[in-house]
Amino acid sequence: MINIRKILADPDAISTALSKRMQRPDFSDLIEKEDLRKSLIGRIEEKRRELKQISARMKKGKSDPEAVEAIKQEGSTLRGEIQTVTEQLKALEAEIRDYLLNLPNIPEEEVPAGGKENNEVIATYGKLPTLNFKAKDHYELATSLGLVDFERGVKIGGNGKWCYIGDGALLEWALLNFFISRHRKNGYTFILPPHLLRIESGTVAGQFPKFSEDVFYIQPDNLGEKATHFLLPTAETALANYHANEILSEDDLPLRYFGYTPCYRKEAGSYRTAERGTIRGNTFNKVEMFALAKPGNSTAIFEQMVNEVVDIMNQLGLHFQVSRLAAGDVSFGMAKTYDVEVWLPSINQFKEVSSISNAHEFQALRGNIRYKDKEKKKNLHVHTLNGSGLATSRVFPAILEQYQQADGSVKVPDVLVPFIGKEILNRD
RNA sequence: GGUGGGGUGGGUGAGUGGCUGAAACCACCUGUUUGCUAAACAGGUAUGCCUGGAAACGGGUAUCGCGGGUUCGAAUCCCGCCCCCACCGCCA
Repeated sequence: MINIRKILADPDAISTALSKRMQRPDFSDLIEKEDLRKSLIGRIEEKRRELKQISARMKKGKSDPEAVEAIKQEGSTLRGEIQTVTEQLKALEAEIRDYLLNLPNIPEEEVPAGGKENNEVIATYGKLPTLNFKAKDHYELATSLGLVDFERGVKIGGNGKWCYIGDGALLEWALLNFFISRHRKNGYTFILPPHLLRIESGTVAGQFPKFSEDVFYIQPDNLGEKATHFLLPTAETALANYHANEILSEDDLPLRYFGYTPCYRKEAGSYRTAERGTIRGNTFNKVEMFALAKPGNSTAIFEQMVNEVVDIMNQLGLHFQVSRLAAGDVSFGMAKTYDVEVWLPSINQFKEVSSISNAHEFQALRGNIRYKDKEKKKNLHVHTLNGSGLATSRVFPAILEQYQQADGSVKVPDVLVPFIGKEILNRD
């Protein structure tokens, strides 16, 4: 969430910054509430002081029954008053927090204003594959080569599921292993987190309340009871909570992690042709990069993460581009996002394979993740960054489509050959 | 799922109703002394919020897993929840 102090310091500036997301919040109500909050706190503190003095008097004057009775009366009244004001305060604080939790992150200076249409391609890599035959789409290729079984996936798990089989499973696994090897080389620590998370963890990562409709909930005990857990929609949710409520040492920063989990998302609604196959599913595999950095350092870490993803894509020999997202397309909790988009010949489009974002202190404020700043002798909130590194469900189809051969087979990218043990995927 | 035990500051751990934000020890920091290190001695070392201050640093208030209750007063008593440990049961 946004630090309320920043809003109070310059409401117009924040409002203007948020207008890039095509909304312009009016903070006057918030400011009023905040003023009221402070005055309520002042009143409570005053009464508590009085109560304390009473308690001291009681200790001394226990022998006089009349005085004791009077003190009890006085204390009782004070206590009642404190309780009343405290209730008001709590309700008010809940309102303020609720408002802040629903406020999206402030876009960075360099983020273009407006919606999707204002996304800017900032670089293009690789060569446009030249296919002198009609490109098949990855659904067709995966099915004809026996790499993915969509029908039985749906039979087992319902809409939006599939099974990787044989060489397809090997290719999927090879991608994951390749990603893992790259991240390890880049100095990230590997984490395999739980997939089932407590509801509370969803708020920290920014999933809730904004995306609460899009995740799967679990009731460990009886049906009908309130859900206590949910299935993570990305490893980021787990990684963002890893250091929640901790005070990190400045010397340990930046911390870099990567995690692998399947991602469970409802993705309700019908899919367009452009998104058939593995492009948009309920369960897909993703390796996620996550970093915690000092505020002054987060931009550099961000650039580094983008470069690392670009490097992975280049090694896979794919044609792709990098886009700077416009504010309206940057997701709720993030201040800046670059998308890496891979070329899909069948639909003649670039499709997102990775999103790298800097959340600034947005997640750290929700999760109370701080570090001890030696110079300022203060605990400050860290900046968190995340990036897909990467989602196989988008890379897999891109490889099939970009590496397809005239005879219907698919060449294996060089870097994956050691993981799979063959250079060509064909029908045999 | 059952039964029992337990959650106190960076760590160990005392504290069963009243200046206890919390003993003691360890760790850490700063001074003093010693040729350096070590040792010894002295002092310091939690976090949130409100408030004064440009800042340094003050004043206030809250916090002993979380939330609620009893009481003039709760780390201490009662209730609910979360988590940890031990044993038993179950285990595709």
